[in-house]
Amino acid sequence: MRDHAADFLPLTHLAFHVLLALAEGPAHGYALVRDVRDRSGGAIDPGTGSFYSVIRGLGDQGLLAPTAAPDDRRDERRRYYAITPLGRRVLDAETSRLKGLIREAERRRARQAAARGTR
Amino acid sequence: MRDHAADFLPLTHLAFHVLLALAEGPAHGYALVRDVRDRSGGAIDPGTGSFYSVIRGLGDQGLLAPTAAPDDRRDERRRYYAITPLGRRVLDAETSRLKGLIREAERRRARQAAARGTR
DNA sequence: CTGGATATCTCCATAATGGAGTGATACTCT
DNA sequence: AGAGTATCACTCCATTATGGAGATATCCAG
Repeated sequence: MRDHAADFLPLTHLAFHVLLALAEGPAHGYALVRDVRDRSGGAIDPGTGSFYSVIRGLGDQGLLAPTAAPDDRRDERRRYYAITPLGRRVLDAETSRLKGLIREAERRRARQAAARGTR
Repeated sequence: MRDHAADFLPLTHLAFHVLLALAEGPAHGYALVRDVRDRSGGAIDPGTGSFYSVIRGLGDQGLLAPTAAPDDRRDERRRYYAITPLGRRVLDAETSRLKGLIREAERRRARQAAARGTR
């Protein structure tokens, strides 16, 4: 069985945002949706359909797992999720993939600016 | 008609890679596929189906446009594409969105490390 | 001139996304 | 207590994105 982080890449936008939200600590579904929407400035605004499908997928892959409610406020409706160690490794791997992408984008941008200068 | 770069975000992985490849200069389809595959280290390996669908979409949105072959090697099969000024703005916008995402990911990672330290 | 690499493109199956809709529990106000 | 609103989870379905198998056609090396 493979569990190298690279095998899970690239994450979809939504999967990345969900893992990123869970990196702060366990949360329940509704809170995750809000976190993703708010912190992305609205760029990612998951429909419930995509959201629960992603939750199921990440759970099946072992990147997140159900967990007990962390606080004393009991609310029977809520289902809490936590990121797993594997999930953390995958999140890190995706982050560094994106970093490489940005380096490349800025390199090409700089080259473009230089070309304009010598024209 | 809206042409604010933010309206096009987030780009799909493939659309981002295609625009990034075109930021270097005009290229034809097959070369773009190779560029995307090679520079992503194989993480993005577009099937021809998705690729041409993305090319059509980006063209319809005015982010890229057909252009003449830039070199003297004539090859009737090739269709060249160039990124448009709007395409460049969208690419820049997506790049800075990703930068914000990375900042956030590293912030959360640092916080996690700090929490481990005080435990 | 023949075979293999290059090149574009369509078609279809699968995966990801968005949004409407269902139903249920918790909270707030009177 | 009761009514109304917000919170919460989840399913179903339509749309979009992706992957991959062909179908052609041109270029190039031997």
